[in-house]
Amino acid sequence: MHLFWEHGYEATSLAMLREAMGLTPPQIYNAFTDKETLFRKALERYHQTEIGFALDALGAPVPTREAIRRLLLGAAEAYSRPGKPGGCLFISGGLATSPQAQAIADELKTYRKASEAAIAERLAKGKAIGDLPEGLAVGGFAKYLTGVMNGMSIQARDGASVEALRSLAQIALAALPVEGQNKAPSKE
Amino acid sequence: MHLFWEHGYEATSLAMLREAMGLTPPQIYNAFTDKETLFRKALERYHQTEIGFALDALGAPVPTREAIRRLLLGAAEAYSRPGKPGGCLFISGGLATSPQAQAIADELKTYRKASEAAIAERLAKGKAIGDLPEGLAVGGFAKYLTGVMNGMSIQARDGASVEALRSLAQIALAALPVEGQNKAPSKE
DNA sequence: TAGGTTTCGTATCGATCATTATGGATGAGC
DNA sequence: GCTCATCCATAATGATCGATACGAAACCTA
Repeated sequence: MHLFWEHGYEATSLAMLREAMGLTPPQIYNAFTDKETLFRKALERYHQTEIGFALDALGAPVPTREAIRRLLLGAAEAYSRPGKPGGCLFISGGLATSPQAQAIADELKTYRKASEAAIAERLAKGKAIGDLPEGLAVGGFAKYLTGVMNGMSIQARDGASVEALRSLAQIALAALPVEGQNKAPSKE
Repeated sequence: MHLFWEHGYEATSLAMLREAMGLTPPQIYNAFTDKETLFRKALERYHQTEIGFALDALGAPVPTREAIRRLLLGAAEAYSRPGKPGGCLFISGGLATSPQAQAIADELKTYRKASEAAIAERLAKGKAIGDLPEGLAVGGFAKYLTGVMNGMSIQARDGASVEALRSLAQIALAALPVEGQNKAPSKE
């Protein structure tokens, strides 16, 4: 998982995987069928072990703004963990691929779209509760927040510290509607 | 350039380049020395032909906030041009590479860092002019804006329309200090 | 027009890719 | 203790990578 995270799907050779796992090629193929299946397993593992912060943040019983704050600050921490590759596997894994690996690129895109959808869902819930203005464009803000997190992933890969990422997250939060304007607009 | 933009440095094979350029391998090597030099030429060309909006925006004789607005909206347009690969070559070109292509990854990182530095310079100028609050953290905001643009690049690659990117840019602008708080703080 | 040179496309190079066939070692059965 | 079957690491496979050596065609000179 770390190798795919660091080098992406295509640039990670079986020789690297073999050395890292201490397995022979037949052992790898017996256990994981082929490289693509192994990568998908790594994606699942990453989803379960490395980005629990996202589900925790979006599912926490807190106001929407606080949930988003936890989401972005969690990303700042998760994208810059010591001893781990910087950024997010769902982006580093394969943003630009060869035509042969199109299926992998699509899979990663699906994960990214799922993140955006989860954020949109939380925002919609916030609007329903009265946490957010009724006029708020849920889809647009979900794209903004996803974009910010994606950008943090690249900044992390470029060596940004956890403090720098936290600072970025704090600034990004300022784009959200302020508390005073929430709780249902004044009309009617 | 379009091939590198679409598939990244490593995933773009010489066979693809050969077919796209209509040249034989020796012609390519006579003209460009090797694949790495060809890629660097493509980077230069991209810098000159595709992202003039950034220099225009940062260099325009307008208030800082307007300059940043033009920068982000220009990115929205540049990252979703019809007939061009989505996103920014400086990101798509190679975010996660094999160890052999580390030099390419570093080169791309240098370009990205230069963008961040250019934004930081413009923000510092804005602060000096009085466009921005004296207490504003230039480096932090530069990282934020760079991150937003990087995120837009990924959103574009995932199929975001120019309208969606413009909307994202508009939301991101809300994180900047509002006009009323500028022109030197009230103390003293 | 004949000769010599230069140019240029084809075919091939070694290296590496993901994947699998094969032979030797190991352990069970009698 | 000997035979046989099973397992597994080494070695090889076809494909493709970036890069180049060779042969043919073309052109300029005499």
